[in-house]
Amino acid sequence: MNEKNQLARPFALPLPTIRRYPVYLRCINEMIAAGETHISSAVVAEKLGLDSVLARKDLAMAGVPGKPRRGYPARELQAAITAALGWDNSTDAVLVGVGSLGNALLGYRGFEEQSLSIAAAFDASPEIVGKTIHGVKVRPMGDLPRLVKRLNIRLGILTVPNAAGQPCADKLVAAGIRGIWNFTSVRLSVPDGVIVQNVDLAQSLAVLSHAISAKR
Amino acid sequence: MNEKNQLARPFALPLPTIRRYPVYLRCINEMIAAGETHISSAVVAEKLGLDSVLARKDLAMAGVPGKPRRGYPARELQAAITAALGWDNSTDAVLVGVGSLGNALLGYRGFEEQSLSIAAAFDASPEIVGKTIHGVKVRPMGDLPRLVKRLNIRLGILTVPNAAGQPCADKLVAAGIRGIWNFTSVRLSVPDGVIVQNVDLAQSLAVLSHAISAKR
DNA sequence: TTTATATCGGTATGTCAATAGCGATATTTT
DNA sequence: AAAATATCGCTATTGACATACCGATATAAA
Repeated sequence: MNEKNQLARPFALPLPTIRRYPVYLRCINEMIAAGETHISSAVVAEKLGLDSVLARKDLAMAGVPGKPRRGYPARELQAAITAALGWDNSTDAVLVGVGSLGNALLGYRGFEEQSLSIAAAFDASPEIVGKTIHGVKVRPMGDLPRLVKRLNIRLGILTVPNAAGQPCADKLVAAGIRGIWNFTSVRLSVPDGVIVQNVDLAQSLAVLSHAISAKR
Repeated sequence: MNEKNQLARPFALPLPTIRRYPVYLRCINEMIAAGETHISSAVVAEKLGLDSVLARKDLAMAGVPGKPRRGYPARELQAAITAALGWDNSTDAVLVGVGSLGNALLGYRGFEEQSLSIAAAFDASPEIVGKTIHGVKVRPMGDLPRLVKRLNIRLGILTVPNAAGQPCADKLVAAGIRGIWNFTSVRLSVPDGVIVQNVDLAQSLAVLSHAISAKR
């Protein structure tokens, strides 16, 4: 049931490492902007408040050889991590469900950093279809299969109400989507080969509210 | 560096279990609504697509004794998990940063399920202060300390731009907040006893885009 | 030129959670 | 009343990741 690397890849990166890469990347970008030519794992760990050994191992997994007493070559490390994340090439995505959350994501500027651009948005409600939100025109659900195929889009962002979660996921899969960024609370069932990444706010909140309430 | 249970509690629940509890809870609620009086771990596992042993262990940790061949008493199990999550009592929170994301969270209905209500919202921009969004009036940052103390609020939701992340977190901590739900990309540094839960979209997206791009 | 030191790179250990296996027990069926 | 069965609850085993340790090496200082 867990997310596994479906294919055994030559250099399988640990999942936690991948999750930390965006954090490192921001730090590295800042250091490059500050004029650094070499990145020391110790400095990165210090800046990010991480264990120094952990940072060293993570950076080492990028595959760029570092030099003792200097660190890793900044540009090469930056490029390697960016490539590992698949952020070196622009990725197009479609967004399904233009409610308040979908609206917010359409307006979110930060995705440029990750080379993600939302190419199209879809909604079932006739009241919303046809409107242009943050520069993206909202289309009817019926247009989804054709458009996904024509633009060869591999990533779907799912921001529909829970009840519509699974049906919409099925439509995305049928259209040829390879990965779903799932903002609903539903555990999606998808065929092998399609990757689902859940962003369940309730799960995140659970940890907080448990800890706070348990405190006394 | 990892989130540890600060105090050794009598029954320390594993963090992954806590994260799964909201998922179980929704499932249990549905089954109760469907008229079930007993909850079998096998059925829950089947419905959620989880391993049956995992579900059994998670449900067992709630502390409610189950009966062979029947399962766990539905109502009691529901109550126990709700209590473990701290969702049995209403929790008030303040939201800092009414941008597009803050806006979306203010309008999100799902929080009622988790007994979370956003009691107040704050923003630094004079253009937004004074407006009422989704029924919540936006106040100036200066009002934060007084209001948090007066309402005895323990949870803060941080939806400001990255640059303002740490300063605003400091203000929340100074006002007496116990937990921060952090939607910025900044690793917050907070004193011991304050819990931070990060919701970094970039980290979540990293797993997806890595997997998709690695596929070929 | 020699010595000191910071940093990398690999190996070993520990910890936590997921999985597997097995016995105990209440309900149902015969 | 006896047998069959589903489910709980406990105890290993496994595996993945974080942590700790130690040697190698290039730079800097003496």
